[in-house]
Amino acid sequence: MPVVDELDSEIIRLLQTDARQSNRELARRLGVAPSTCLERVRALTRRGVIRGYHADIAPAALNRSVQALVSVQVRPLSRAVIDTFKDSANALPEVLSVFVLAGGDDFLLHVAVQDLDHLHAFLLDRLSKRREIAGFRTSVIFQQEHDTAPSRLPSPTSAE
Amino acid sequence: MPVVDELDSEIIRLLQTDARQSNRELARRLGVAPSTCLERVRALTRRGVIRGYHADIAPAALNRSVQALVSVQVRPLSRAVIDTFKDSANALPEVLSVFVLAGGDDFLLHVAVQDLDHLHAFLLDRLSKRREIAGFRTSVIFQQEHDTAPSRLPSPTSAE
DNA sequence: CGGAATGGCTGGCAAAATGCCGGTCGTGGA
DNA sequence: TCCACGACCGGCATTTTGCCAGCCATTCCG
Repeated sequence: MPVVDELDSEIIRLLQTDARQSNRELARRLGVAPSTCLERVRALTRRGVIRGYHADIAPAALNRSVQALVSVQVRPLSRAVIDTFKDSANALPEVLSVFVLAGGDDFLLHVAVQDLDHLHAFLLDRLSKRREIAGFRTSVIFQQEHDTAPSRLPSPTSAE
Repeated sequence: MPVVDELDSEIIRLLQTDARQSNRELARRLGVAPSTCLERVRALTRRGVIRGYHADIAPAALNRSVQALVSVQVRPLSRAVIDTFKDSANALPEVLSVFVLAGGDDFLLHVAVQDLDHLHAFLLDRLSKRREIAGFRTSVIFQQEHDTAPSRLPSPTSAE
């Protein structure tokens, strides 16, 4: 399953950078025929290496300018409690992602909301009311940087 | 810039779910003409709402089966130290993303490595050697779930 | 050692999608 | 009322996709 050769790695790298480039462009950059490239991509998808393609959206445009990380401790530490909390947290619209952790905290929630008032409301209305939560700690995010850098922006007059 | 109407929101939602679907498919689901949909997507890109498209890759296929969150405290808390650490952390291949935080911790690093030995090596070789680091705490990630479906946050500009 | 089977790559072709352009409709202002 | 303006639509040339048969290197096996 995790058999990924050099060509596969290059395909993955290019698709991580820009998932919307055409198969022809992909093949051109890799120096292989488009049909070869297409079959490689399909094989990677079939094997579960490529799990999907997602657009990267500016949070501000969606009224989610304030982001925070919330460390959560739950009790008791049973599978039922953990699974239930994980699913319900994931279902909240403010929650971008849920981490289940080993160590001092049991969960880390990455949340995005409109402003600080909404963050406060989220903590009080969504978290404090849950009985299984033994405690939580919130850190507002000043900046966030991904290593998968924003790709080339498709420009209508782009020359190459 | 954050002028996003109902149609734009639907486009964003669909592209977050699957960024590789064709413009025709997108238009069909929205009930508009393909040319209309294409112009909308380009306008969203031009305005910076859509920042890019990225493939979602299974970490196991890239020898990144072990992921962890590392809380870091640096001293002194100056802009120079923070910016330097942020940039250098982001340049490390093991680091997926860097959060600059308000609160008890100054940074949170999301790292992905091959196994626990490599995690240990990362902590010792990359972090412990840095003088500005006052302390750090590592939490191994058992599970992570992303939110790729949601997005109707209660917002004052959403007219419905 | 030789022959055949296997897997991957290539090029080309029909079908589909993209990108562009002019036309149409509905709205708001003078 | 009339006009300007923006958004949407439909169609057409060009590009891209998806598929297929053939080629070549490697490997397996007699």
